[in-house]
Amino acid sequence: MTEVTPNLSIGQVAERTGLSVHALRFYEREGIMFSPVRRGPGGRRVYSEDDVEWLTLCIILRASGMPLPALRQYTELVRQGEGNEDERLELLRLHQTRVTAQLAELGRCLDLINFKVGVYEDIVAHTAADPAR
Amino acid sequence: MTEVTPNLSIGQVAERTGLSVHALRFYEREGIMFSPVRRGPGGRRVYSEDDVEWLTLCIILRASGMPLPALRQYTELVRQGEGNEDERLELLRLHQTRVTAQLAELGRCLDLINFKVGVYEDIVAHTAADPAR
DNA sequence: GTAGGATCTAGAGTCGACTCTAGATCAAGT
DNA sequence: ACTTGATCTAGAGTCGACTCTAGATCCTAC
Repeated sequence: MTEVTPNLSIGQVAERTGLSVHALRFYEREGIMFSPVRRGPGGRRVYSEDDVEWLTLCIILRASGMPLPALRQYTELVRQGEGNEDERLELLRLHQTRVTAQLAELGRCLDLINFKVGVYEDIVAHTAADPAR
Repeated sequence: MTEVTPNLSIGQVAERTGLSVHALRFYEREGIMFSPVRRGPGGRRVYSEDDVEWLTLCIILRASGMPLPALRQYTELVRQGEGNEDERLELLRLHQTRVTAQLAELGRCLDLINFKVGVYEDIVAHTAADPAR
């Protein structure tokens, strides 16, 4: 019943998040953990489920192209606690417009790619049906 | 009336495509021009409108994340001329599925970002309407 | 003929985000 | 006691795609 957060090793977190242990240490150095990672006996990192949750958010922000400096800024704001929600919002909105634009551009690219694939499908279907060529 | 393709300098092509002159030379070295760029007097590059068209296709493929080696392969196939349309198709299809997947993932990321923006909008609206806090 | 600007080549440098290495320490199993 | 495997730190290396530099050459306009 007193099941608090179960304390994970860096290896377990790596497995759960898909990040490498190298990347986890790297993120910590870069100031991407919203609370400093606790250390167990022997100086080993001890992660909580909250850390894992935070990391999955980071992974999504990174996957959508947020650069590390921006992610660090956001982390810093969260670390400072309540009161700077407007700044966090601003940061997120900036990223939001970037992602939206990127999505639109990718869509346009895909349109062209789809078109080209169609063209080549026609050509290939034709030459396959016409062995004389 | 005998207006063939108007022969562009590297600077003009840079301006038209948005690529830098450095990038244009780099692409050429990398084998990304489907025909070797012609040279005018003094060894200067002379581009045709066809080259510009080819480059705009390359730009779109690059913008959608096709790596240079793949682009070089595709270039090579086009350079070889007719008869390898099935290989070109295969290459394009591979890229197509990658872009489609990337588009889907970006969409999922954006969903989360939109959600978070919404959450912070609520918070900010609340604290703004409640100066006691 | 000379100053300015565009172009040439070869090759070095940059940037972001990791990834890997070396050498030490530690925990668990036999 | 000993081996194995995970972890630690500091710092070097990698990768992709350019970008920039240096020094030479070449047109154009004055």
